[in-house]
Amino acid sequence: MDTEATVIDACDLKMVDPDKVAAVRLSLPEADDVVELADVFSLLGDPGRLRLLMSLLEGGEMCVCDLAATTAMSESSVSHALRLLRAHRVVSVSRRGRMAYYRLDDGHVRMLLDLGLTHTGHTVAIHPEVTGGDL
Amino acid sequence: MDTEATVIDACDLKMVDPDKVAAVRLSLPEADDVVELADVFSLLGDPGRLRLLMSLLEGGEMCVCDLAATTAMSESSVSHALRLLRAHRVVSVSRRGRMAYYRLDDGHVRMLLDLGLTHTGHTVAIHPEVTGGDL
DNA sequence: TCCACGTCTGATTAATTGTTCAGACGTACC
DNA sequence: GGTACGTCTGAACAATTAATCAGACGTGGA
Repeated sequence: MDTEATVIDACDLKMVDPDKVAAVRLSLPEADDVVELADVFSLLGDPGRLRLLMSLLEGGEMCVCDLAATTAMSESSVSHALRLLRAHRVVSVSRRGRMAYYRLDDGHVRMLLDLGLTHTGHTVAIHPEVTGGDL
Repeated sequence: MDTEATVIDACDLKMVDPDKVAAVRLSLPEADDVVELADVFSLLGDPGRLRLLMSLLEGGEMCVCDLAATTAMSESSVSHALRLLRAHRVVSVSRRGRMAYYRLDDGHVRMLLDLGLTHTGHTVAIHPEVTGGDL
């Protein structure tokens, strides 16, 4: 194997299989896209936010105080978490009076949650794929 | 160590819709399961690990140095990341000689990655379930 | 045997992150 | 108007975390 046939990047390290490295590297998404995707996963990587999102997945539309009661978090924490989620368009708000009602607003995240629940062996009941959420 | 069975809310906050709160709360997985799931998502929440896993998704089976070259990470970082992934059974190793070949070892994570890729708009090809990796 | 190589590891450092506290904002009701 | 309420916010703190460095380990070849 020629180890210096293709100089792809600034710092090319020693490789065992340069062809595969080149091929795989080309198949990877842009750096920005990877970071963005990691960001989404990271959003789901916190137990508090995960409980929040699963609550919304089940409850459909809930206000901050109910979310706090459901997830056993402080209302401040919930608000902070919700703001983050909102910034990433994962949830959306409808304000009525002084209440703020949140709901899941991302189909992909919904599927990610669903798949994740399956991963843990916790079989989720049925949940409408659309933005229903009546219970 | 907590012996609470029914009295979950030590501090029951104000709620708007106690019925829904109770119902949704009952539908949530156990705390441990949520943490475990968040752990998995968290694993995918780092750009470096994500590149690593996407490389394995595409490349099938790769050694540490090729992984480092592909993801533009230091071999030490790769090794650290791989150890974490290994500890969570996300990847597995086969050692041949002084080389260590890693591969994806979790179907759910594979689906999560696939779904995530779709989320970013980057459509992946098909992924070989086992030992494939040539493209 | 010795040396080169690929990989792994522990410790340190730096950065990021979640939580809490205290208070601000806007709305509803008196 | 004033007050109570639900929500939001910024700052400070604590905890977690990833990157780096230096070196160890085991393997293979001379």
